[in-house]
Amino acid sequence: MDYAEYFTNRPTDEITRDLIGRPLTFNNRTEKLGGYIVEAEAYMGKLDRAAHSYGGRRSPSNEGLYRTGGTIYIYAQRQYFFFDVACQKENEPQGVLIRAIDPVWGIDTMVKNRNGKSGVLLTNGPAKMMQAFGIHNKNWNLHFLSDSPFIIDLDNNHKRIAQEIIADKRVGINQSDPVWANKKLRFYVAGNPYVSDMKKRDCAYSNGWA
DNA sequence: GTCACGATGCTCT
DNA sequence: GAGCATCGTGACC
Repeated sequence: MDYAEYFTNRPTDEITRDLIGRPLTFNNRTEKLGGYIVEAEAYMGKLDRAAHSYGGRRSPSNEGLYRTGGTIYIYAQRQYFFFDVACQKENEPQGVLIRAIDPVWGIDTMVKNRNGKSGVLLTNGPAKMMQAFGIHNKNWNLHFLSDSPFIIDLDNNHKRIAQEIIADKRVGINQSDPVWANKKLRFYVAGNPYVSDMKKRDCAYSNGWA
């Protein structure tokens, strides 16, 4: 299956859930960095109060959401960057925010990129993950996944299976519209320590993998 | 280990 | 000029 097909043929929340456990890597020209996706959020487009494309809002900065499924949408907020992938067909501005990975490849380099922070602090949040990859700009915004150094491995044989995937409300959403703010559009591996805000006491021995 | 708060810059009004 | 799809630090368990 190619990216265009994977990111268009189902509802965005279903795609988001399916991404949990798949490898996400970034090739920095020297080596491969990355790990297994453990947390992601769905943004459901024009109707979603929390989405950047709510009400059809469109500008150069959120253009990526309007592109065809599989296009990278990198968003800057404060000094931090977020990695999203557009979902659905062109002009249907939905997307997935990758929030956290369980690091596997190039850990030493990622620790350096994070100024020596290691352990769960390495990648337990969307901006931390981008720092770990060494990304400090929007260079890859609007590129299609297959024309970028990012790889989301869609081979089912490479997907790690979570014991349990939790659906919960999204993080940091404005509560002015409680209906959308409380929709369960964030998916994560139960008990995995790299999930943002995961409490130590809630971590499972196996990190939540089957 | 958990909580609260202030830093900080890009985007749109 | 306000508002954020956040993070790190420092105070107290």
